[in-house]
Amino acid sequence: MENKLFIYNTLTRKKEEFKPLHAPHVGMYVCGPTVYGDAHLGHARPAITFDILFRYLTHLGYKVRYVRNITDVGHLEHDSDDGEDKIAKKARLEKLEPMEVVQYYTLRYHKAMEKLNVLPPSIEPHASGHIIEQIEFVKKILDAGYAYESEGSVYFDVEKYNKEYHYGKLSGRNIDELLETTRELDGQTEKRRSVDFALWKKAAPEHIMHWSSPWSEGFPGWHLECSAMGTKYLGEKFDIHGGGMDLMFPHHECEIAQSCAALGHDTVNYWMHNNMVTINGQKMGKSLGNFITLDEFFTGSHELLTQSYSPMTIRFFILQAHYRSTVDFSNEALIASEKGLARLMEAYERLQKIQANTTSTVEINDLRNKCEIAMCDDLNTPIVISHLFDASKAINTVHDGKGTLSAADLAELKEVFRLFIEDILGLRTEVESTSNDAYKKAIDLLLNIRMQAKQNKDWATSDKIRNELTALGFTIKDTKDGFEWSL
RNA sequence: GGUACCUUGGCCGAGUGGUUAGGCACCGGUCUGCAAAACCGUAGACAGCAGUUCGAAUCUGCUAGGUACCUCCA
Repeated sequence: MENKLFIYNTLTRKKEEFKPLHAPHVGMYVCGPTVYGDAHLGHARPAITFDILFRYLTHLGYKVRYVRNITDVGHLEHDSDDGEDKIAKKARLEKLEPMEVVQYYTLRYHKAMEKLNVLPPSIEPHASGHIIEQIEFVKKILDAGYAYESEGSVYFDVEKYNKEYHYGKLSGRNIDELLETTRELDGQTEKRRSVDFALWKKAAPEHIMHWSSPWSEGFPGWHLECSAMGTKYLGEKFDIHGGGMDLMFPHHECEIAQSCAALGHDTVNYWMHNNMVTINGQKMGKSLGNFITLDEFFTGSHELLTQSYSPMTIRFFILQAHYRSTVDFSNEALIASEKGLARLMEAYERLQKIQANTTSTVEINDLRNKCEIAMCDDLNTPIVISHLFDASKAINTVHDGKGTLSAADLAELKEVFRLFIEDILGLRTEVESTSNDAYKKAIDLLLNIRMQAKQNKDWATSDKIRNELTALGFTIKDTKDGFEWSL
């Protein structure tokens, strides 16, 4: 592995060579979902992006501890005054325990991720299971003097923090402007400044999720769980923190401030952010009501969808764009991805059947290196895919009998395809597991009868078999000495 | 209003100071009983204007359009 991995660091806005703090160990934290609703395409993006990073780092030989949290304490809805968070609200509306809501959507999230072939993280901590750690974290910040208590709640003192450190260094925000523009609006609330954010919030009477703390019966602030759990499992300094771009401010900015205030130093070396999924050029999001859940994609049950799309099509669609670009949803684009993926996977299948020759007429030597170079350039999966398509062309040429592959080249090609398609890109053939041998043999039998009919030039019979199978959803392809079929 | 970013051929989507990205669609051809698939080939692009340069889609400036964040959000 001579190629060095470069990743784009939001902190410096540059691609930087990745150097782990404690090689071969790598610590990586990614903001996970808030489990109060079904996962949509937007959730698939970071999950897949960082799944790729997780897989690639592992491939490079690192031992990765990947932490992705489940936010189950919820965040406040709109006004902080009503003291109700998303999960609590959902629970109240559905007359459930909050933890029933959490359990239900966590399981559904896991199922969706599994379908997308997203590997489970090494640790998946729940915010609700780390209340003690969060309280301890608040204490540290209070002890350091960067927070103040007010009517049972604890707030982070952004203005004071900014005198010692730099609040806004991740998002490029100017704290002075924030202070200027918000000063008048403030005054009557518990906070000294509107830019201050809650570390601990006293629960209003109707708030059904609350825990005891030295300050009040309440719940932890919105940004605290990641600071607390990240440092708990990855240490006071770790390598990578990822998440969606929309989390850059205020969430990640606040995380930096909290951790820095509590520990006196930065915790994260590389900040990585995936871009958004858009629909008609506009961000897809829960609050905008224009989102399509992953299950709706899988079943095609959404008015905007002209058909269903398999999990691998969704994965491939996302991987065909670089993670830092927006990716715009459309049926046309998804259908193109579906077809492209089928072509790639078909070439991969054909590769398994190719017989080695004494020499090669197609060039495949660079493939592995080209793919590695693309991955090392900030995980450029679209380029990796384009190289795989180039190689597919060569495979098809050989499959058509218009070229040959030597045993060594064939072995190398098989290995590189397996490595990149399966291990790194995480694509898998979507086999209907319902199929059994008897059924397969029945289809083969029908097609063998058709072969006989063809040899007898009985086109009526051969076409009837093909047409009726096609009508049932089968794809029949004639080859030189037989046939191929798929459902 | 502040901050950041984007604008590539019919669609999606890489890339970068000088050479074909790739996929889907289209067109022509090969193959086929026909088809499908596959292969070969053609065509088509860098929002606009000005500047830097031997040379810019790539750098700079301006203009137009768009998006995100500034409230929870992947």
